[in-house]
Amino acid sequence: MADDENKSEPAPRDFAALRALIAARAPNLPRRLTQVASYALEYPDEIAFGTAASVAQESGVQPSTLVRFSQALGYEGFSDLQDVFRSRLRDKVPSYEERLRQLREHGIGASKTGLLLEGFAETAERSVRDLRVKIDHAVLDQAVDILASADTVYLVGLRRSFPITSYMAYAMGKLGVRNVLVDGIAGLGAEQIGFISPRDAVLAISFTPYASETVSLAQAAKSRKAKMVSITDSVFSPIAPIADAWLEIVEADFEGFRSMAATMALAMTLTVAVAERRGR
Amino acid sequence: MADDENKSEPAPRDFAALRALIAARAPNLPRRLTQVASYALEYPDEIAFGTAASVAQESGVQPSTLVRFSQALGYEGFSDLQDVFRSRLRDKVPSYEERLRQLREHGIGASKTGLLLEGFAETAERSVRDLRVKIDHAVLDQAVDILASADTVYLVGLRRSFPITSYMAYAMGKLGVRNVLVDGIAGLGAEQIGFISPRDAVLAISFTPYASETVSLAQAAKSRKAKMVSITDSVFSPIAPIADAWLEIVEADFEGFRSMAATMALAMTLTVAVAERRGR
DNA sequence: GCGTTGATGGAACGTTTATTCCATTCTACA
DNA sequence: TGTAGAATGGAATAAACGTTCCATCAACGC
Repeated sequence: MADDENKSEPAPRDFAALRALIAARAPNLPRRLTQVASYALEYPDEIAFGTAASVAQESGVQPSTLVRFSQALGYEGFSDLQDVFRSRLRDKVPSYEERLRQLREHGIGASKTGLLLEGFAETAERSVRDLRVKIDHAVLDQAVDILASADTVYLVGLRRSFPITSYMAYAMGKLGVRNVLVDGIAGLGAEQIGFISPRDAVLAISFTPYASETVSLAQAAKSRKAKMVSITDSVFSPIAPIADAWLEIVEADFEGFRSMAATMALAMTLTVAVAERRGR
Repeated sequence: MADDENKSEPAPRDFAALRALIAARAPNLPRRLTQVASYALEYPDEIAFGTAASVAQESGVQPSTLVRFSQALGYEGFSDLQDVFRSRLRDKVPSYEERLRQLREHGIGASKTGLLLEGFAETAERSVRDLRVKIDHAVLDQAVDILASADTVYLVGLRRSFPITSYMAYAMGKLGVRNVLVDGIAGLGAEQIGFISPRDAVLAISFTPYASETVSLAQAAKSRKAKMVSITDSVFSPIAPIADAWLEIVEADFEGFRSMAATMALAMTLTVAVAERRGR
């Protein structure tokens, strides 16, 4: 029985499944295709970055063989297969539309809300994974130093960052770390931070588009010579250059909504680390 | 003096240096080139994998501008610049083994904070993974129904749950879903919810130990015959039996601190799903 | 207000790309 | 050993790509 792409299920769109498929099909594939299969498993990066010509040469086959290999697996062509190899290295989470389309092709239906949940879950996982890889441990330690030696920690972060600062205020309160949550209620942000002294420290959190209140509050604190730690998402951030230590967080996004998982994990880390260092 | 590519040092071949260069040069670059610069820093993956045409469209410039940008930085053209963006992804080995090795090399005692971060990151990942598996899709859909057909959504969740409700208030505000964040400021929680009607709905979020204010606010809303959705962590939760739909979330914990990643992902899902359903 | 310089958009160009097609070579079985 | 069918190599092709060029536009100094 021919196991061709018309009858069998459609080709996998995520790398893990494709890997499994290649491993399973390899033994009963023609000689050259087996050759490609083992090359693909050994050097996935080459497939992701290379061109059909370069991969063909490296793996010792003709470009046309690559196309045949891809089609044998159920893809349209080499480019189609390559997309899957690229998705592994890419931060981008497949969009809602892509998920919907895939779902329709696979026939079986989950609810739309379920798809959204999958998307947000994957986005969170990716963000956290990136955080682990990209965090600068030296700066992290430095940030803890600054906050731990402060008299009072001022937490500045509004709008999208407010969930983070409000969590930290809650957790620090429980752990006995003196803190002020600058929430800007009743427009009193400036007054809340007005008495900050050089012995205090600010933790400023802001992401694109940088809320102007957060920025001006951070600047006000800086001008009163308080120490400052920033958590932000780019070197361009107005709160990066004025900080004594700044940590970069790049959250993945899904449908335009950025995850908060990485920032939250970092916030918990800072909170507990500061509390622990103070405890001694 | 012209700072062109003939005189100045050659363009960087590693991503970190390129990043710094872009950040440094961006402010005094022409308008469109600045636009490309910020796009490049925000979506490096797109540059790595995209084509000149796709990057141009995404960043809102012409393909030729990309070439100009690359040349302004000292590269031969867009392809040359792209190589550097790709090298970053090649080097990045996010494998589990690699991380363990790094951790071991730096030694157990090297960075206590690093260990904390690993702990919280892993906890977040575990929580999210559990959520994907354990969520009851039928109830999830039901919850979206209830919230989507409400006149106004009242968000009730204090203390540890407050970051979640405050995020939802922010996001719903942006998406045009009418909502009231019951924050209990000035002890006015009861007053905030006092005018709730049967055409409204409450989203109550509470975890052990169930904050008494959250519970009594939820009960007050229920007695006024509002619809109710609960997010909580056990069948024994006081806000589970009185809800029209209740979702169970069990967050993993590390050193006694529970993750918020799963609840956050669920919150985002509900928010977007409700906004979408209302949109039609 | 005019002229110059640099920035920008967009079409045209030549190159490279993935893919297709066909002739040739293997392989399996009679 | 001869033959049918699959597998393969390699040239041909058409699409897509990055790049270049030029006309137009905006900014700035005289």
